[in-house]
Amino acid sequence: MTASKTSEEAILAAARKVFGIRGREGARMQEIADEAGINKALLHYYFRSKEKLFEIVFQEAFSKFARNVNELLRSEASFDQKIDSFIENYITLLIDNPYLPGFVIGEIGSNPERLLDFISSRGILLDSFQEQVSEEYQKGNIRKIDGKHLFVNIIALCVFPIIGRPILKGLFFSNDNSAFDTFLLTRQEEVKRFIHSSLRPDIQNDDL
Amino acid sequence: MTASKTSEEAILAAARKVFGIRGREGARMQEIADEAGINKALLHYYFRSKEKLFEIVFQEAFSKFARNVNELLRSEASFDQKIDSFIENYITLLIDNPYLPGFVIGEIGSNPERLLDFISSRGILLDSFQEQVSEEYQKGNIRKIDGKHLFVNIIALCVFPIIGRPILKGLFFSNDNSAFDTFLLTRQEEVKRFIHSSLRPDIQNDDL
DNA sequence: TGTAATTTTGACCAGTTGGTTAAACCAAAC
DNA sequence: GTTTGGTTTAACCAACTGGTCAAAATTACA
Repeated sequence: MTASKTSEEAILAAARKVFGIRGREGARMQEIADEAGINKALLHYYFRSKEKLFEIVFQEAFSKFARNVNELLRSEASFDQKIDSFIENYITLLIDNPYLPGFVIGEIGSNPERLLDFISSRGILLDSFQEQVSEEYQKGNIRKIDGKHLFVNIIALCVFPIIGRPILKGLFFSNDNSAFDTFLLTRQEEVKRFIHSSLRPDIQNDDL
Repeated sequence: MTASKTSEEAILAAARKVFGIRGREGARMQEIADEAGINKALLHYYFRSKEKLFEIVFQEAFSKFARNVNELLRSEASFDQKIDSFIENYITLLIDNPYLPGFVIGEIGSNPERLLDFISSRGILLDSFQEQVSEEYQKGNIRKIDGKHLFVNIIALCVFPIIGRPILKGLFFSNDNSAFDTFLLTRQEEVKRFIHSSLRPDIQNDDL
C-alpha cells in the first residue's frame, strides 16, 4: 500500500512533467515510465490508458487555474485588493507550476470542446466582475474600461512570461535561469503597478 | 511547372494549418496530404521529411513575429508612435494568422535550443528599446518602468487573446465567432489605451 | 511459515506513422 | 508518335507506440 501510493504519485509527477514539456501527442508512455522509474505496464495498471492519465493530469492542472480565477471573480474584497491578491497568487502559482500554461494551451488547439465543457461545468462567471468594474468607474475610482478587456489583460500579463520563458530567458538574460527567476519575482509587483497605473482615472478627458 | 507550384503551395498551406492546429507531434503527414488534396508521397517528393516541412513552416511563421518585433525595437519613430504602430501591426498580423502563436509556443517546450539559435541569428536586440524607455522617463514623458517588463507586457497583451481564443470565445461570447472577432478588433485600441494609460507619469510620487 | 492478494515486470502484439519505391501519368520537344 | 523530363500515385515497409498478459516479486495476513 505504501509502495503503491509512491508509485502512483511518482507516475503522476512524471506525467505532469512529460505532458507539460512534450504535450499530449508528443509525450511517450515510455518516457513517463522512465521518468517515474517504473515499468511501462504499471502505467496501465494504475491508469487505464494514456488518455485517462492525461485527463487526470489535465483536469488537476486546469482546476488550479480555475480556482484562482474564481477567487478573482467572486471574492468579497475591495477591487484593488482583489486584483492585487489575484496577481500575487496567480504568478506564484505559475512560478511553482511552470508546466501548467503550456499544458492548457496545448489542449486549446486540438480539443477546444472539452475545455469549454470543463469551463461551463465549473461555472466561471464574469458578470459580477464586469459589474464591479463598471461600479468602480462610476465611483470615479478607475477610468472607463471594458471588464472583459481588463480580465484578459490581467491574465495575459501573468501568464505570458511563463509561456514564453525559454524565449525571454534567452533574449533577456543569455539563458541565465536564476536571473529569469528574479525577473519573474519582480514581475509580481510590476504587474500590479502596471494594472493600477493604467486604471487611474483620466485627468484630461477625451484622450483620443 | 504550373502544377508543381500549385502542389507545393497547397502542401505548405495545408502544413501551416495542420501543424498550427495539431502541433508538430500531433500533425499527421496523411492529414496534411488530405488537406492539400494530394498523395502523401508527394509531401516527401517536395519536402524531404516531416521535420524539413515543419522547419520551413515554422521559420516562416517565426520570421513574421520577429519582423514585427524588430520594427518595434529599431524604428526611428517617436516612442508613442512606435508602440501604437507595433500594437496595430502585431494584432492585425495575429488576426490574419491565428495559428502563429500556438505554433511558436508549441515549439518552446520541446525545442528551446532551436528557438534561441533562431533568435540570436536574427539578432533581436533590446538595448536600444530599453535606452529609449529610460530616455522617455528622464524627459518626464512616462513613469519609471523597466524596459524588459514593458516589452513583455506589450507582447503579452497582443498575443494572449489569440492563444486563448477558444477559451475566451466560450467564456465571453458563448462561442460566437464573429462576436469574438469584433472583440479582437476593439482590442487594438484597448491595448494602446491600456499601455499609454499605464505609462502616464505619476501624479503623486511614492505610489507604493 | 504458508498462502492469498497486490504490485511489478519482461515479452509480446496489433495498429499507426513516417518514409520508400517502382510504376503510371502527362506535358513539351523533337 | 515517341522520347524525355518532371510530377503523381498505389502499394508497401520498418520502426515506433499504446496497450496486453501471464508470470514473477513483493506484501499482507492467518
